[in-house]
Amino acid sequence: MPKQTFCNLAAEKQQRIIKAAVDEFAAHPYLKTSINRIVEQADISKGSFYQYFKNKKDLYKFIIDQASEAKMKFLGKKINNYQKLNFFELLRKLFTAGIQFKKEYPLYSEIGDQLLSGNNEKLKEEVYSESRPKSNEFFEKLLEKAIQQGEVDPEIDIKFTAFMLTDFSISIVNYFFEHNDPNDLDQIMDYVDKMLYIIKNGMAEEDKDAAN
Amino acid sequence: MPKQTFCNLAAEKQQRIIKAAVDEFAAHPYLKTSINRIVEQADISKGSFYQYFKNKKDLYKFIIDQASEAKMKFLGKKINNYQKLNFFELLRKLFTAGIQFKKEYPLYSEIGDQLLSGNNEKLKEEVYSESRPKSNEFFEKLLEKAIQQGEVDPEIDIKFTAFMLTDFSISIVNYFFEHNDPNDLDQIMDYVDKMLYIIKNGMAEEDKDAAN
DNA sequence: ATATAATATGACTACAAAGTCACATTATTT
DNA sequence: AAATAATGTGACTTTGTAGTCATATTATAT
Repeated sequence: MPKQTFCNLAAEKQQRIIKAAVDEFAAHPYLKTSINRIVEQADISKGSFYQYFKNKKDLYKFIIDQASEAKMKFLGKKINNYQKLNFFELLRKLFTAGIQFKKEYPLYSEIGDQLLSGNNEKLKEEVYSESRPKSNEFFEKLLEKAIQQGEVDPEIDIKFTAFMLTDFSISIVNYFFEHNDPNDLDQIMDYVDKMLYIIKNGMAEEDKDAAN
Repeated sequence: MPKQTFCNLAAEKQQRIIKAAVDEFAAHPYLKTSINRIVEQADISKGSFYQYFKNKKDLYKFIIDQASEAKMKFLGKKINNYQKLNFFELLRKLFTAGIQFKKEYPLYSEIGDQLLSGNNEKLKEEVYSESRPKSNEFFEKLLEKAIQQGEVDPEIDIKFTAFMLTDFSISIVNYFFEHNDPNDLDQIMDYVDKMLYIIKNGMAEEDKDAAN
């Protein structure tokens, strides 16, 4: 986390630094990001930087925090009535909101992806430390409740399914942006529904279903 | 691809270099791998290295090729009777074989993961160029055939489902190694079946199924 | 034995990175 | 106004990298 000196800074300067860092972390894999470029773009000296942050990782964690917070806020706003929704309606909202977040905050999403899909396991663990487990737990709880309410098949393995959904909620968004126009909301909904169809019903032809 | 000089090398020396490279590429994300360390571990001079390979990427592509070839060979051996299998039996074999491959060739798998899960898109495209599409195509064809044979629900979106399965076949293996003992074959089969259960039947409680 | 071609070498170049530090500048307090 | 504290600075150090090249060694052909 930033040092006190950073917090004392004028808001305008803070924002300049944050923006430079966001741009840099979104543009390159972590290992290729450069403090030199960040201080240049933020128009501060190298020495100053190290008076605001302990080191590169310190800044990185801070930026990741900013991004997570933004996403949580965003999701919270989009899904305010989640108590009233059933499991699959909620899933649908979550996926849709995920796509919209990426559309509205492409850089934050990019940074998240860089980390999540990155292969620097040590970094991932240090930064996220308990965030993947958190996402898993979130889905586990949703699943438990959904099973109790008779919405979800009690035969499924909860832990594995939660893992799967976490994975899904990431790769689904990426698939979407690789193959579609993010501005076409109808198309978004169409795809989300296609995904949900498989998640709900599986892909087996129903007749053959019982054969196993 | 390696230069002629590399091909002229004694097999023992070739293997020494390959082993050193495999170790290095498995241990670090591509950007952090070091030719210096590779030549040191292989006990050759830097100059020699550049007489065998054009540059770092040249070596990397070569190693990736080696790994792909090994995996194809492995899968081919494990799934020789694929013509006789139905879609879900084949999926089951594919997942199981994927887990076994990672168990028997952990370094090759690691390298594959480093690339696949890496965020260096440019590198990915240069190296794989058409390999992800290939995997997608593979599943697309399987799905088409399976639909024709009445094994798979014709309502699904083929392209999306193929993408999903590609993603799955990677993350499933990783999930497994994060949560289980790769030596317990019973447990492997148990998990693979749990996965297949969801893929086949979906997760909705059947009564609610028709409600949508 | 001599000449020629192929291969081996490691010091070297050029570069970029993270992080430091002695000093300069600006605010704050006395 | 003087003294003290807080902040700003960029040249510098250390460390690492990929790739080169003149030269040495070895194998092959004449």
